[in-house]
Amino acid sequence: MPEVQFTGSLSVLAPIAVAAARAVVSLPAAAARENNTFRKMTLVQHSPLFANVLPSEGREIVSAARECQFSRRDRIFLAGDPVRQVTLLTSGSAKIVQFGQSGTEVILGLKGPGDVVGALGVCPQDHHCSTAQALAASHALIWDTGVFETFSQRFPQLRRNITHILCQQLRELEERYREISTEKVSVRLSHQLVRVLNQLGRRVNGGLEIRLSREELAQLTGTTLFTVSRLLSDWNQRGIVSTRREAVSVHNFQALAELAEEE
Amino acid sequence: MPEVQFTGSLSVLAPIAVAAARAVVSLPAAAARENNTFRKMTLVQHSPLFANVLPSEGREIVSAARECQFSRRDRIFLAGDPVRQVTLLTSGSAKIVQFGQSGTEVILGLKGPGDVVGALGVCPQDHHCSTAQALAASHALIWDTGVFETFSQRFPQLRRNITHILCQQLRELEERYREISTEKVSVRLSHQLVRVLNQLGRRVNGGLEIRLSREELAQLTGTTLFTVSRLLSDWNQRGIVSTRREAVSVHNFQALAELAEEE
DNA sequence: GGAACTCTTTGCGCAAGAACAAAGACGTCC
DNA sequence: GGACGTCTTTGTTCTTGCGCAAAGAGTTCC
Repeated sequence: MPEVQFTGSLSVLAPIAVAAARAVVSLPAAAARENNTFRKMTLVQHSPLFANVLPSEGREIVSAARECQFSRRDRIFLAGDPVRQVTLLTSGSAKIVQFGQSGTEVILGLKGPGDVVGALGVCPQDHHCSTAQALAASHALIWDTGVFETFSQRFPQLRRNITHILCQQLRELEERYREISTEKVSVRLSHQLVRVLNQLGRRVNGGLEIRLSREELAQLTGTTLFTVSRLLSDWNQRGIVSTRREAVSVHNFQALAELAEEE
Repeated sequence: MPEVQFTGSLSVLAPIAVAAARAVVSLPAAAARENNTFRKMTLVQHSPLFANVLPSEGREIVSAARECQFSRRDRIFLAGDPVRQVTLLTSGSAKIVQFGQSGTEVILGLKGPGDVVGALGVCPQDHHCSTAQALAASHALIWDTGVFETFSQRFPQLRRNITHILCQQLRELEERYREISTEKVSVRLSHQLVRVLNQLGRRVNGGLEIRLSREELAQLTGTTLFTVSRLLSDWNQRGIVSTRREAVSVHNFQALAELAEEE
């Protein structure tokens, strides 16, 4: 397997436009580096962004990226910033939010490893209309939009993948939009939990767990943290979910899904 | 200008998968046909789908389409149908809807001349998850997905445009999602009116008019027709809009936009 | 022209859930 | 280990806007 060219040094040269992003400049031992490379490549190969892209091409594209890491709550980009980069999460997770007047916050989507964070398909001269914030310590590969655009031209499959990703996002948001305008809160919350658990849930002794606060669940569902808290407390007592501080886990996935039907 | 090859005959041969679509088989006089061609080409050239596509290429792509027309309320495709076609509206308008349980209907978006109706960027083996219905008598150009895919491969700009269109749609829905989860009905309705008027409003003696029923406005805004009716009656009395059966027109556009701020 | 249909208006009662408040649990940082 | 900060629970009150009903206005079709 050809050595992937590292860009740790490059990231020192290139201006880091991402707010709060710290370049990975710690120089690990060669073994750790090999290991990191391997992890990165396998992840990338499973990302929807690189679906049906040849491994050799994938490696070339990845080698042109620089690596960044984010701490929990770091902003990856801010609404209003010009779109300069394409960011592929390799670990951790992030939320895409918008703010209403009076500071109310809405979560438009969550991103996990293998997901592209940010405005795919936007004209480079456009501006972000959402803010992305890390939910946990995360790593990412970052390309400048110009560089990525060049790759898109050379590898048409890349652009096809982007189209597909956008389409997926649109469909999910359409589903959420339909729910928020027709279903009541309990149904929306249970559906949203199912979606989020499928996307980002982690296996924790026999159940799936998602690390989101009541408030974040409310912002995902279009309600208040109070209502979320009441519903979760209820479901907790009925044995459908188990609630923790800033986390919910589900053992009885079936019951959660059925919850939506009955109510 | 090279003659555009007509496909009126072709549409007789090709199986028409679109429900309720009637192929244009009336054979107009050559002059009318010329005129129609011209109208079609100028419209197409202004469609976001053909932005920055060479006129010659545009003509080739258009000549491979067949033409259909739809009457008001005709279904263009149904949720659950396999995605077989790409449909470009050349006149009229359509709504994209989804149904909740108990028959409640949500309008996810409206399409006008130059807009692509349907699932762009979906895998051909996928199925529609929305229904498209003509709001008025409409004409459209239709390509089979396979044919259109071939063009996308030959003309990369086409795929870039699709990406861009999807991105636009995503942004609009994100905006609507933010509004529906944070703003109250009056604000949402006034914003929605502004958006819809900009997209599909027709100049009617000094004002912009949109032909949507109270119920359709409610389905766009995520509320009931009663609430919409009350708000519009109020705004009508205050001289901000003028209401008609199945239509709203706005003379004081500014006031409508400001309405959103104050409340 | 008028019957039938659809769309719209308006009134009234009510419930879902938002807003607010206050206390309790959990985690963390000295 | 204890003080502080954040997150969560739970109670109470209150408002928005939904549900339903019934009358009114505008089309369409004989």
